[in-house]
Amino acid sequence: MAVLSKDNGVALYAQVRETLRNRIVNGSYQPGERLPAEEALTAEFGVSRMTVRQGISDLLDEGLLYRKRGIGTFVAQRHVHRDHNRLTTFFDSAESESFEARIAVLKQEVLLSRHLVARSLNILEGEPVFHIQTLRFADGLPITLHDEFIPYKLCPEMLDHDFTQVLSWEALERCGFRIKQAVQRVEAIAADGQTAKLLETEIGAPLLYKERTVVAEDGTPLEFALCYNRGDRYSLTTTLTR
Amino acid sequence: MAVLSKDNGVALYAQVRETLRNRIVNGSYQPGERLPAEEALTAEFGVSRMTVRQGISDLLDEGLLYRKRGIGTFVAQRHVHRDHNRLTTFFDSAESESFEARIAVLKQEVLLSRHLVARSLNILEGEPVFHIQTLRFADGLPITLHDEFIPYKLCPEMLDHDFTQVLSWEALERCGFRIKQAVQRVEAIAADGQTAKLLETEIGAPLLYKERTVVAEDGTPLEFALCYNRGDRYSLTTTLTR
DNA sequence: GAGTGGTCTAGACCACCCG
DNA sequence: GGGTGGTCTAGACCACTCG
Repeated sequence: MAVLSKDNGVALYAQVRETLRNRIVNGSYQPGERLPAEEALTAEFGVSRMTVRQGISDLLDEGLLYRKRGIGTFVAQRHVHRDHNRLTTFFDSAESESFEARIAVLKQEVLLSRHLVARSLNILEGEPVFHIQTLRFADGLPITLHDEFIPYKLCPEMLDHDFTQVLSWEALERCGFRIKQAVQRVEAIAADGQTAKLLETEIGAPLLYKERTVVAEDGTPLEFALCYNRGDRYSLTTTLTR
Repeated sequence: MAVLSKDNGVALYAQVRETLRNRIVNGSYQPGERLPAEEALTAEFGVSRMTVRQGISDLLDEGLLYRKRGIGTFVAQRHVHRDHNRLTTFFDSAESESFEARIAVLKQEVLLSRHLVARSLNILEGEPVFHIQTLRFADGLPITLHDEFIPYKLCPEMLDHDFTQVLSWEALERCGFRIKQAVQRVEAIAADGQTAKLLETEIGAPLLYKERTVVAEDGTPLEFALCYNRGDRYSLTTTLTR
């Protein structure tokens, strides 16, 4: 019998969700096993059925559970989920993948936007943008050359910002924007002379090239970035759903 | 005033969702505009609040709407973000991106699994697997060399299958598996001699290399694939969420 | 037929945000 | 203070799947 608290400020459905998650993680519910019916969980937790369903719904989204109509709710086999599609910073990645992160700022300037940059940021050609070019190192080795563009008007105070320690996202959030999602296009290209030199590799070496547009909650483009990643030191994982 | 039908077999919340979606797409609700409060929509549609919320919830997931606590529900700025994290077949892509798809089967055999393949499919080393090697053409040009591995035991009737016309997924679904999601790792590599020849490019040319594991609803690995994509003819788009 | 999840109702109280 | 979404209840009927 589970005990939920009504006074700790945590929503009941969240407590239901976490209780179920614990039972899955610690093996009380085995992979492939059917969960008790919603009716039973309702009785056990002493909450209404909608509340149980809301908790279960989160775990369905995560891929920890799945349902079959008319049969039941089951624990998924392996706990692969969509965490691969999370938007994280370079420092976040460093922490979760245990490498030492360092950022060198090569350029920090205000430019007039053109072509691809203006189009991607949904601003007029000629509108000023910050351009921050950085070289990123993992465990001391260069892995990414990063060209980042941010509309000047969104956050003028970004001028005095130390991009070796703090990412532009923090500045954007201080300016009141909540970063919501990014769309990125990835391809493989050959390194040109300049890029090869910076990344300490050879001309023609394969690079994972990424164009990324970061948007706010309301869909406003906040940042457009070009990333040149050393093919032999960088890979990217995503989850696709049918 | 919207009219919902109770007899057409479409759930009310789905009708609410589609009605709202239409209003967004056709501009009745402009980007940035606040939607009527849930209470108002409840009155307009003649359904309960939970039903309205369920419809809105789907549109939130799609990124077409966003909410601010205590303020309201708003239409997101641009609806370009679509869903880039959908699992689609080569033929699906051909249709949506308007190119002519052709598949040539290079190998179709049963092998004993080893190393990476066995581990990715979560089977024992030595268990038999189908190996299907195909070359994929877009508008007559080779773009992808595809090595696919499927546990033999899952679907023995896959032996007599014409992989030029029908993808292995259909065979898997005929064997009772519902494909749910895939996890793929992407990197940039240089083409080796054999691959370069098949893809009609040069040795050392940049390739977008993908390792993909496809899993069923319950998490069972169904397929493991290695994809060598020509860097100059293939790109991949994903959406990341904070 | 019995059990399951899918949908739906008509209320309610709350925390949050604004002017 | 008045409006918004966030949470929650205690019921209900349905479609689906199985034996």
